[in-house]
Formats: sequence, C-alpha cells, structure tokens
Amino acid sequence: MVQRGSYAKGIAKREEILATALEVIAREGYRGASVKELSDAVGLSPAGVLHYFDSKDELFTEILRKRDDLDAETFHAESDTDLFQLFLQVIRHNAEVPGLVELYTRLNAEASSPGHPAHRFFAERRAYMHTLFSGIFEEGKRAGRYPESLDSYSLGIILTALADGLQTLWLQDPTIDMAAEIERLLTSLGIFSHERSTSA
Amino acid sequence: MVQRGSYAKGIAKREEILATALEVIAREGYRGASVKELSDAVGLSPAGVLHYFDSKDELFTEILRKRDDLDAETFHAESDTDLFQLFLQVIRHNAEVPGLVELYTRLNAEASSPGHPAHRFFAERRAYMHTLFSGIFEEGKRAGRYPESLDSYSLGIILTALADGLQTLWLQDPTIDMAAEIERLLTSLGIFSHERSTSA
DNA sequence: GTCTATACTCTGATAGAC
DNA sequence: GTCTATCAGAGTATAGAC
Repeated sequence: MVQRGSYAKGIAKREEILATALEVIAREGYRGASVKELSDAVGLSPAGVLHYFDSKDELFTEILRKRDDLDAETFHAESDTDLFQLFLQVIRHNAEVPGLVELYTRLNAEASSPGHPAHRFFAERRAYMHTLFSGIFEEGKRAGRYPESLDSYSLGIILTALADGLQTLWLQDPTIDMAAEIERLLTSLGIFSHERSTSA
Repeated sequence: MVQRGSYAKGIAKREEILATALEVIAREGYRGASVKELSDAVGLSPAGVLHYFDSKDELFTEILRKRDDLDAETFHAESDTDLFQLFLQVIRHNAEVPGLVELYTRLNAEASSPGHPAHRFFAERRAYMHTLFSGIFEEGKRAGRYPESLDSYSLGIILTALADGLQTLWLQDPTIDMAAEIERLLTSLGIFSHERSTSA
C-alpha cells in the first residue's frame, strides 16, 4: 500500500468503502463482521479493501471515525443549544444502531495497547469529551447554575466512563434506557433541573 | 466432551486448568491469550484442555467466575463492614491485575448475544451487583443516612456501568484512579461523607 | 495506482487413535 | 483422559495483471 489515497479515484473509493461498511454494520448489526463480508458488500476482494487500509482494525477504526463525523453533522450545536441535551440526543440515537454500538464497544475493549490502531482514536475521543464536559461544567459553575460539589475533571471522566459502560450493559440488556440513566444522574447532581430535562 | 468433571480426577484437573490459566493471565497480562498458550502452561495440548470446556469462550468465562469466587473470599463482609468500602477495595485490587481486567472487559464487550457462553455470567453478575447496591442504598435511605435524590434502581445500573466503563478507560490510560473517581461521585451524591471515605 | 489471485500462518475446533 | 491429525476460517503478505 503505497501512496494511499493520493489520487482522486482512490480517495473516492476509500470513502465509498467506509460509507458502505458503516451502512452494512448499522443495518445488519455487527455479527462478527469480517473483512470478507465488508469487501463483498463493496464488490472488492479482501485484499482490494486492504489496499486502502493497513489492517482490519484500522478499517474498523476509520468506520468509527466516520460515524463520529456524521453524528457531528447531524447533531450540531446551535447558539442556544444545551450541550448536555445534545450529548443525550447522540446517546438516544445510539439505541437505533446496535451494530455500531457493538463495534465501538468491542474496539474500545481491544485498544488498550498503545500499538493498537484504535488506541489513538480513543485517546483523542477521550480528550475531546473531557474538554467538552469540563467546559460546560466550568461555565455553568461560574454562572451559578451548577453546584460546586464535583470538580470538572472528575465529571468528565465519570460521564465518559458511564457512557461507555452503559453501552456495554445495554448491548446485553436492551431494556436499559441509556439516556434516561444519564439524565437521572445529572439531575441528582443538580446539573439538570426538572424543567430543563426532557425525557425521550 | 462427555461426562465432564464426573470423576474426581477430572474435577481436580479442571480446577487445575482454571487456577493455572487465572494465574498466568494475572501475572503475564492478557496479550491475546490463546488456548495454546494456556494449555502449554498446564502441560496439555489444546485439545486436552478443550476436553474440559466446550470452547475457548467458555474457558475464559469460567476463569472470570473463579476470579469472582476468589475475590469474594478475600474481600468478605464482616458484620460492621461498609459494603461500598468493600466494593472500592475490589476496584483498587483490580488495578493490580490488568490482565484480568482486560479479560473481563473484552468478554463483556463480546457477550451481548444471548448465545454467547459468557452471556449468562454477565447477566447474573449484573443482577447480583444490582441487588447489592439497591439493598445498601435502600437501607441507608431508611436509616436517614442517604439522600432521597436518586432511586435505588438507577443507582445500581449507574454504579455497575461506571465500574465497567472505568475499567475500559483505565486500560487505555492507567493514570486514571478508578476507585477515587467512584468515591468522588458517591461523595457528590451525598452517599459518602468526608469522614467515612478513606482515600487509597 | 488499483486490484485479483494465491498462498501462508494462526486460530479454535473436531474425529478418532491410544 | 489425552493425544495426534486434520479441518475450516480468519487476517494478511506477496506477485503480478491491468
């Protein structure tokens, strides 16, 4: 794989592979998705697909990256958007695409080694979520809307961990309402008032 | 695999396999542990080991079950033990055995299908944790020690999900202090007072 | 550069000999 | 109860066609 994606056609093909793979997993579920299955869906041989990606794990990582990009377009912040509500919207949307949730959860569990293709992705995602939550929380504290009981750093870690853990639980027991649980915790912490919170 | 474990020797051998496998993963880490590697450690062929277990996933599930049994022996409740503190002790102990944490986290992510050998294990574990937390919390509420702000059902789900999610995060970033984060949340919720909480 | 065909390696798993 | 032999399937590396 030399000069991957240097040509217009190559770039387009790479995007097409990602879009197709994302769509297949979102529609059909994860079910041990293999390179073979995904390459069939695009009309290429497995090696043909791996011409654009270093490995299966890198392909899967890029699928998740694309998912995040699409979500960011769909759920973008307006000037008056409550960012916690936006976060809850994404969580609610997740319940519609169990295949992607499983892909995310599995890769998350496998990416602990720094050498894993998804390690950087999850590190960046963690940093982003952390900055986001800390920012919202610090601002709310300054405005006197949020309580001083919890520091922003911990809140960032806790919400990130909770979101990940709820997805693992929900995959095993879909009766769990991920967004509602997060909402209840935020309410208990005094971050949501009952008026501002809207149930799904 | 007929009549697995019906004979005394068979039962002993099965236990020996589990004990050795547990010890190897605890000491060496997970590193993509294979049946081959574990069977070598016991001095058997892969097929020899799979005589005692239906599959690799069943073997791994039983390793986790044995881990829980050993933990229950080590961290057992005395009459005056704070069960939340006991929970935190187990979490702190987890940080000493990353290999087992990774085995747990990976299997947890793979066990979503009801047909998976670990599905029942995690369902039972979830139910146990849930009953435990709800019980502690209800009791504390009745005694007036805990606030009414959060219902027991949600607290059970949230703490279980948080524990799982923190392990995933910690595997990727070991600077995270899992027990301390849970402690901070419990403190913010008014469940821990500062006097009763003891930092690790 | 793009892609197929082929082959290699490693896995977990199974059948049957001992 | 445990082995050897074997299998099916995975991911991946290479050679070379176009």
